[in-house]
Amino acid sequence: MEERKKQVLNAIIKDYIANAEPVGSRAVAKKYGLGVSPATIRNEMSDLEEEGYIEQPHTSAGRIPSAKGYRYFVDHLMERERLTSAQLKAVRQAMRGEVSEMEEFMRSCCNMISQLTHYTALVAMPEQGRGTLENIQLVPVSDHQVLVVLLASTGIIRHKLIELPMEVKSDDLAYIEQKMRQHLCGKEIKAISYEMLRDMLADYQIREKMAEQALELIEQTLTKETAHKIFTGGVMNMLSQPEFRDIDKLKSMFALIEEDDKLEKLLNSADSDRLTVTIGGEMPVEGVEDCSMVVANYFVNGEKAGSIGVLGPTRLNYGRTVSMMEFIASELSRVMSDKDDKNNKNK
Amino acid sequence: MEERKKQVLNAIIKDYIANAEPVGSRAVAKKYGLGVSPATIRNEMSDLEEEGYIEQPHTSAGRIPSAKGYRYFVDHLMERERLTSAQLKAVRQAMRGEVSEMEEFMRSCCNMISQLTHYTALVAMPEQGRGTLENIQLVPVSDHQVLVVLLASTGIIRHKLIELPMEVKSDDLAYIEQKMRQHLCGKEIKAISYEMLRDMLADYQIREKMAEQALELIEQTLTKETAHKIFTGGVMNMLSQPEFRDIDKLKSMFALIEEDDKLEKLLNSADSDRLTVTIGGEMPVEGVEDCSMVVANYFVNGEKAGSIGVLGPTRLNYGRTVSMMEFIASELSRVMSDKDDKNNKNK
DNA sequence: GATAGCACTCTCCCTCATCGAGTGCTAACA
DNA sequence: TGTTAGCACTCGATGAGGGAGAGTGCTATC
Repeated sequence: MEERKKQVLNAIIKDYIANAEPVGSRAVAKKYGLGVSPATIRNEMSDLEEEGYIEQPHTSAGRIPSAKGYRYFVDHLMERERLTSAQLKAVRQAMRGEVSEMEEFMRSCCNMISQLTHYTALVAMPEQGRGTLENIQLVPVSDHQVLVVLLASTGIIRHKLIELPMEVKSDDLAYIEQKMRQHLCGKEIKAISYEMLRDMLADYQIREKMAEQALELIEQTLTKETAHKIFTGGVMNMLSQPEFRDIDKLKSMFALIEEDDKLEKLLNSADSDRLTVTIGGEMPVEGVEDCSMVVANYFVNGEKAGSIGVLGPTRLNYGRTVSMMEFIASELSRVMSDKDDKNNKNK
Repeated sequence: MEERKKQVLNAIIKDYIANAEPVGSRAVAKKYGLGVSPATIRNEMSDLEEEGYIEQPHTSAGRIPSAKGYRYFVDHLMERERLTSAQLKAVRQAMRGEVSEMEEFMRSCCNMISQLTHYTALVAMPEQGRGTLENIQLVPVSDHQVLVVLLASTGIIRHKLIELPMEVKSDDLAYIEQKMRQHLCGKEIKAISYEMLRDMLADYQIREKMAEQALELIEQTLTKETAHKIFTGGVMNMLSQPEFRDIDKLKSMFALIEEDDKLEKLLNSADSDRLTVTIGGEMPVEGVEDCSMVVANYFVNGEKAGSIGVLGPTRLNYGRTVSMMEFIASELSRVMSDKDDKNNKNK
């Protein structure tokens, strides 16, 4: 694409992102010193429209970027925005939280992201398959109830009260606990299988039923339930976006955000290692055609651990948001890797 | 108030609740067979307006109920609506959940309420001061970290990872755990004080610092943090209410719902033992003048344990909502009292 | 190739007239 | 005295008409 056309496209997109209103040739010529007259800009714009980068809401309005236009912008024109010291500080502040309480930590990250970006934040917990089972604790609650507490090396802590079909004496419980620890602690979580636990307990001939339930819990809580847990924050930020002044649009978008599996699909659609920008129709689920998404992954000791993302209108401030997400993801990776190292050293 | 005037007021309110549009004299005369002409109704309406029960948005519109009108309606005219068998079933279904996992249970109640009423549900966890500390467990995580797990007789389970300022050997930990159990289990939670724990540990001369942190945790998690935890559900239901078609109204209302302390104030404003209906301006916080609230308390063995409520527009379907909330609260009381009994028997 | 000029298009906004729902008042009626 | 029919009146909603203004596309000119 010729240099001037790029500049015109750049100007249109920047202006539209800032003001949410169609941009005319005059405005481009005036505000973004290209040194040519509006008429010249008009010719360029006409070309850009023909090529599908911009469109006209109606004949006598200015132009707005199309999805293709945003895509070109993100790929070729966009400049990262330097974060202000206040923003850097806010990120680092949120990272100071206790990483060991993973859920709490993720929640606060989520809030920080939404406050910083003014969009809706999506944060996926670190993948649970990763890491090892650190500790397992069985706490007697009553004759028929046992509280199972699980600790994973990733910092996830889970508890669940399980009802037992028979009475279990606390001596037995201690024995089972010990056996479970011997066999399971230090194992990769994804390697722990139903069969494995059953076999182990078959050897010892104790309390098969309970073992089954306990294992079910391990699988459920450490893999299924929480593996896919996605925190959302700043959903209400959407209310301030002019593109969502329409209640029906809001409704369909909020409905989507409440569906965990769709959110997951959204976040996981960006599974490349690098930061990913998804624009409008590129989204893998229905109902967010007016939205764009920026997703960054975070890594623990070089291995992908999870994703963070923001969802906003296609008129997203890509430059700013991309910078922020990159920085946040790198900080997150750093903090969580530190934590991981410390964990490994402690053992 | 004369009988016919009551009937007119009743008709106006019922109609407005159903259709969200000003009600004219003709509509009242026609749909609600009072056997008199619109002109007669007009006279009654004129009186009702003078007395402040209804108002006119503008001269040539019908009448809408005022807050005073709703109040009279709720106090004198409203008929409870019988729940359908499907509704009864839905409530009982939600109650079948595992009560022992209190938070999960409350969350599901919250969802059930919002789905059933189509309004926003507010559910306050059982008060934490109530009940006793059942068990306390210290799980070593690393040299400097201990996971403290607390069980309360009310079914609340809490865990928290605490960082220790010094290394603690697992033998020491076991000892501390034992001492804590001896001294704290079975005690009323609200009776456990900072001083109490400190004194106890001063006797044994061990690990004061850790004790302090542990106690802080007990206080924090069992009283402060969760005592005031309020679940919300169905916030998005508000989007379907015509009175919230205005984005700004939505914004201010959502902002309020995100403030936990204001929510608490709302729920607690109805501290009488009976079910309470709060209408518009009667609300104890700013920004919900267009809303009404129905709050019911639930009881465990005769003692008030917590509250459930719904928040909707003043044009709330009071008859239906009141019936529902009464039924749900009574079921909740029953289920939780059962659980309590079972707990006490197990010991 | 760039630009100035100009006719053209379309939205936005204002005004005006009409329509209809609903009222309040008055006079008549039971 | 309470009820009703009739009627004039009010006021919002709706839609047509008419600038004003923004922005375009086209053409002729530099």
